[in-house]
Amino acid sequence: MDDVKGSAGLPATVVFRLGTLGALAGDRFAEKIEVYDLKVKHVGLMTVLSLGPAVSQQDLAAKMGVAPSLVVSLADHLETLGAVQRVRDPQDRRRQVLTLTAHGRDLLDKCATEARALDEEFTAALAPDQVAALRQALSVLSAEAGLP
Amino acid sequence: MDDVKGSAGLPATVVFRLGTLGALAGDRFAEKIEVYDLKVKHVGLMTVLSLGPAVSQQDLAAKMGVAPSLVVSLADHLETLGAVQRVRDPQDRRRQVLTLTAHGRDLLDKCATEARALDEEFTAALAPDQVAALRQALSVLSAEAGLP
DNA sequence: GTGAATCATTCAAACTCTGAACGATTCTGA
DNA sequence: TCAGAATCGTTCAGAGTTTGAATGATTCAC
Repeated sequence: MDDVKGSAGLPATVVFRLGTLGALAGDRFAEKIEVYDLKVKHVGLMTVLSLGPAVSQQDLAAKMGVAPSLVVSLADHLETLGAVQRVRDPQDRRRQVLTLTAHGRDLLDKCATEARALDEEFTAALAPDQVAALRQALSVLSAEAGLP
Repeated sequence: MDDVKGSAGLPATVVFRLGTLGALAGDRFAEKIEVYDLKVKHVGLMTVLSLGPAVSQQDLAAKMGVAPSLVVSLADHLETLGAVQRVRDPQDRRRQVLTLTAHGRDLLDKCATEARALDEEFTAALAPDQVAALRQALSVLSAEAGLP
């Protein structure tokens, strides 16, 4: 005779769990990449770049769901790290075309390695088939939401 | 002959997916509860309160993983909304004991309803057994992390 | 060619959150 | 009993992040 009002409580919802676990995962990942002088959004930018060329910084901002002015400062920092290269588009000289450098790809690889290590810790309490099911479900949700 | 470097890329990790989907879920939920003049953290505080009495605001802060000074302002706002009641603990008059009012419980219920509606949208692309598997996996992860 | 539109950039400002005060209260041990 | 240490809530200044409105440069449309 529990949950008198409609069904289960807030903590049982997927949305709540994604929010809280996502925040936790983000914080932990942030700690890991601190060594490389990177924040989560820097990795986000590099990830988008690694998935395909961005026409412009505005394009990048749209793909990241963030203001163009933020892309500027993120790219500034990545450029000083040598992870990214800014090249004026000869076809349209208003545009700055960002490309990952070899060092940028290397950095991104290191981040991916950190993430996989975190995955191990995070999913340690799950059975292998549970992990597979989780990956599959998250993959579908990401695709559905237009996320990388 | 893909992924030359170690295994899959960053976007395929559980940590990355939890981070991005969690941010998206949080944003969408924030929009939904804007009507009630609530932010995500307000709901977080009320959720913790609904799960069991908090000895003090510091206890609450610890459970939320947040600075005690933030609990003050969150509680201030919830108090003006009439969602929460501050009562000095007679046993230890330094402590403010926060309790959910009837209106607070009602508000929390409304938030849960919004979350369940979002769940529907979010998981619409998943088969029923996939949703069940996702819920189960997230539930284990939350428990493991000591989250509500 | 001229005006409108688009791009990157800068900058001030909004927002969230923290950490260091501070006063009030309780605890500790001599 | 009582003085000093510890704990609680609160305030406040400030750090960190992100946005939106300028601005200047370039391109587009007609």
